[in-house]
Amino acid sequence: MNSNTISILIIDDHKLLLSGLTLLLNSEEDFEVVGQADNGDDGLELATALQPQVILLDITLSNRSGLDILPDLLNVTPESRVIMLTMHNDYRYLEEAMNKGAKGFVLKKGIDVDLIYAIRLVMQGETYIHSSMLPDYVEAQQQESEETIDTILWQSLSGREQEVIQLVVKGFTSREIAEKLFLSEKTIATYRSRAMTKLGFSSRAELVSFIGRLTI
Amino acid sequence: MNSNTISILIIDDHKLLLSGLTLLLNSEEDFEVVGQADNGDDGLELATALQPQVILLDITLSNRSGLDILPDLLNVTPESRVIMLTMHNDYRYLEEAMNKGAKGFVLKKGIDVDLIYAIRLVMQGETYIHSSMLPDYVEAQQQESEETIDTILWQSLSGREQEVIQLVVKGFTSREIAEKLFLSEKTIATYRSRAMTKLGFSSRAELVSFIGRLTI
DNA sequence: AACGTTGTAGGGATTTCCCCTACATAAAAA
DNA sequence: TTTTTATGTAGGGGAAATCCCTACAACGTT
Repeated sequence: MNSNTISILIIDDHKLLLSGLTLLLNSEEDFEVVGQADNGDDGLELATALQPQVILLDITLSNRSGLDILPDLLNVTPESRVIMLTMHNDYRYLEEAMNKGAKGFVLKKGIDVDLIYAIRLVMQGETYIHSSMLPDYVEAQQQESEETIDTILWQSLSGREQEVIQLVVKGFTSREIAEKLFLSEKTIATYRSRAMTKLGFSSRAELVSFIGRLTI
Repeated sequence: MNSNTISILIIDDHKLLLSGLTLLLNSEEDFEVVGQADNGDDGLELATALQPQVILLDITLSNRSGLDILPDLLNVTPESRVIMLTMHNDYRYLEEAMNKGAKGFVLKKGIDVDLIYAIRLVMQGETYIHSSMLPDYVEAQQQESEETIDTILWQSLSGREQEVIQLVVKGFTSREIAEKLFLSEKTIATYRSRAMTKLGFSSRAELVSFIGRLTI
């Protein structure tokens, strides 16, 4: 990583978010996700070791909340800019987070452009707050920005990959899918494998639950 | 099969119905499903060969409709009592079917007791018409009789079998399920296998689609 | 020109599944 | 009451499906 690269640590107990965000951010030329943690303790350790320029911190970690570890985090890596990630647009914690030293606040919905923008902004020393976080903005935009991390992940798959994964989830074997699509079993295996890697899954069960969430 | 056994042929292009009905009917002491056909042509052949006492005939066969083959059927097996099976309670075809020689009319919904009753009735030389088929009865009982053939099939599984199948459909391997339930992989394999046999499936895809229908 | 992504496919090791068998217990039928 | 059937449990061994790695051509982007 050259000197212009922005190093990023992600702390989130949602595995999907970890792999999805990594994928998303690494696709930016000058971003590099240097670490991932799915709990606060690992997050602190990694932060200490890596001294990342940016930390993405989920507000709703399982054991200790993101708000809880935020001070500790800034204690071990005072130079890091911390951007809070939140699932719902509850701006209740906004003030607390900002008081504790967070530099950004991003909704998990509509996370793609916003987040990238937020990272660049905080790297310039500014503060980013997702617009829906600001009071008097909470209503009337519930419908837009349906882009959850899941759909981003899903859209990172190629057409063939999506096609195959849908059939895999429906319980078809590679052979059956190959017959349907007039391809070799081996080709199907490749799509499946690439898709699994992209999605960061290692078992069919994860895939099934992912697709379940996706198509609800 | 002794002389008191009622021999039954089922003609239906819905594979589930074939296996499900067979299971259901064979559980009656004096019933025996002697043949199954998933299309009209096979149905005619089997009817000719088996001369069953009762024929269950789906009204909506794929190629030729049930109503279409009904005359041919009675031509090759004049002694058979034909009971029409229909998915919806459209009584439009009722008259036509009766004119062509059907002895019964049963809805696929609420098929369990009705059908058994209908078979016994037509064997006594009478005619059975599902009550919802009779005009002035069409409204107001859409909610009741949720027992589709699928739920009958499902309920034919033992507790463990259902448990395992649900996990199988969610994409878990036998090993994973074994860990969850603190059982041997082999035990899981047995449940899976027994369930598949009971349901009449041979691929996971059939199972997935079945469960999908079931829990809608 | 070099790199990343996608569509395609094979070899070989590993994992999972499938079929058959076995047995104990509880329930149901004869 | 003896016998059968259903259910919970599990193993052995062969077949099938999956996984990991490799390969390559076409296309688009840097």
